[in-house]
Amino acid sequence: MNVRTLCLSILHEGDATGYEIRRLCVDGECSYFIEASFGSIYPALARLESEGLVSSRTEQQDGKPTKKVYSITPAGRDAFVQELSEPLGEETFRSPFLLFARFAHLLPRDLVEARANEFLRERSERNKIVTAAKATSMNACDAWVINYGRAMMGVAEEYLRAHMHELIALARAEPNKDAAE
Amino acid sequence: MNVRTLCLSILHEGDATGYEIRRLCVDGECSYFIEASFGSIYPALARLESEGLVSSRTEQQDGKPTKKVYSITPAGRDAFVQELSEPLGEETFRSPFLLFARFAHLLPRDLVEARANEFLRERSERNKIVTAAKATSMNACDAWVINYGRAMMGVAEEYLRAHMHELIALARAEPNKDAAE
DNA sequence: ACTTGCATGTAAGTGGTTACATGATTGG
DNA sequence: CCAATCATGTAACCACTTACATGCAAGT
Repeated sequence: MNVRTLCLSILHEGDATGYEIRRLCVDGECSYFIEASFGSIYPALARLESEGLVSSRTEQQDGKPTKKVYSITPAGRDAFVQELSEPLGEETFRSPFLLFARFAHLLPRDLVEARANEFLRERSERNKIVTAAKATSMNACDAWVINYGRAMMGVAEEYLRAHMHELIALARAEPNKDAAE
Repeated sequence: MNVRTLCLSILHEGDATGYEIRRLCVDGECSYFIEASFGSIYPALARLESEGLVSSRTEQQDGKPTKKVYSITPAGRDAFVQELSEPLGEETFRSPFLLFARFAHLLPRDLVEARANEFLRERSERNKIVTAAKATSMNACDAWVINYGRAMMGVAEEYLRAHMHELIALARAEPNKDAAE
């Protein structure tokens, strides 16, 4: 599941610019399971256009740079459905935080606490995005996916809030804490 | 959080061969949030050895190929703790299945059903691994991470079992189903 | 004055995957 | 007899990231 297919999926739901596609990947309701940067989106869009799967028009705006709005073509829709029919790529979940957490006992408490708080903040932000998504202006499939996200993000935040202090307690006590006393 | 650090983390817990490291990434308790293939593990190990962060010895076995067992060095332990102290990389979660699910309404019911079952099977397999992990021979930090995994894998499987039929129902009915009747 | 948001794009670099090469043993 | 498991490694390839290049407007 590459950036190319990702772009097609977003354009299938409606017209967008490269910039907007990227924003959806960062702030959108589905941002918890998709990812793409400018450096991959723009070339993907250009390639898609050269293949006739999307078309573009430039739109002037006052006070803002000219933008290039992409639309999916009928051929693009076909290609997208075709792509979805092929074997799915593997689910990818990589967590630097969990790897870090496994070795909390080696690390200073301050650091573990900072990282745990950081992680909680990120998780609850994602949770907020997915929880805030309203059922209006959303088809049933999207709602299904959002609800899956809500369930997952929900327990993640819950588990963290309930148990992060345990992890912090397992970290190494600062050596010069009582020395200062 | 690259393969290099991953190898260091595994060797920190005990000696291992490249082959064993890969098995841990596929079947281990932490396989749900780490990933690495042979093509990245072997070069990483070689580089680590050239840097003096790990050492190796070859061990003959009868009926099996000779293996190369790696051990972490004191310098390796230091480097690992150092690495963990630096800013963590981003959490990565990419789900081809969820992208697929968003467009279930475009796809034939058979396909959606097959993919959903496949996904459930994979999820419950991962769930089994993390649930089966016993608290004995595990430090408290590892247990914390495993419990996080249990919570997450648990709801994933639960949600799927409870709601996958809804997703399947949203898929397109086969065109020649009643035609055959 | 500086940063942020809007907006598009390229080029270099990298961190990985996939496929290949090799080979013995065990189990179905 | 074929597939899988054990075991190590290389080489080609690729998708994506990061940094760069550009520039205007609005807010702090």
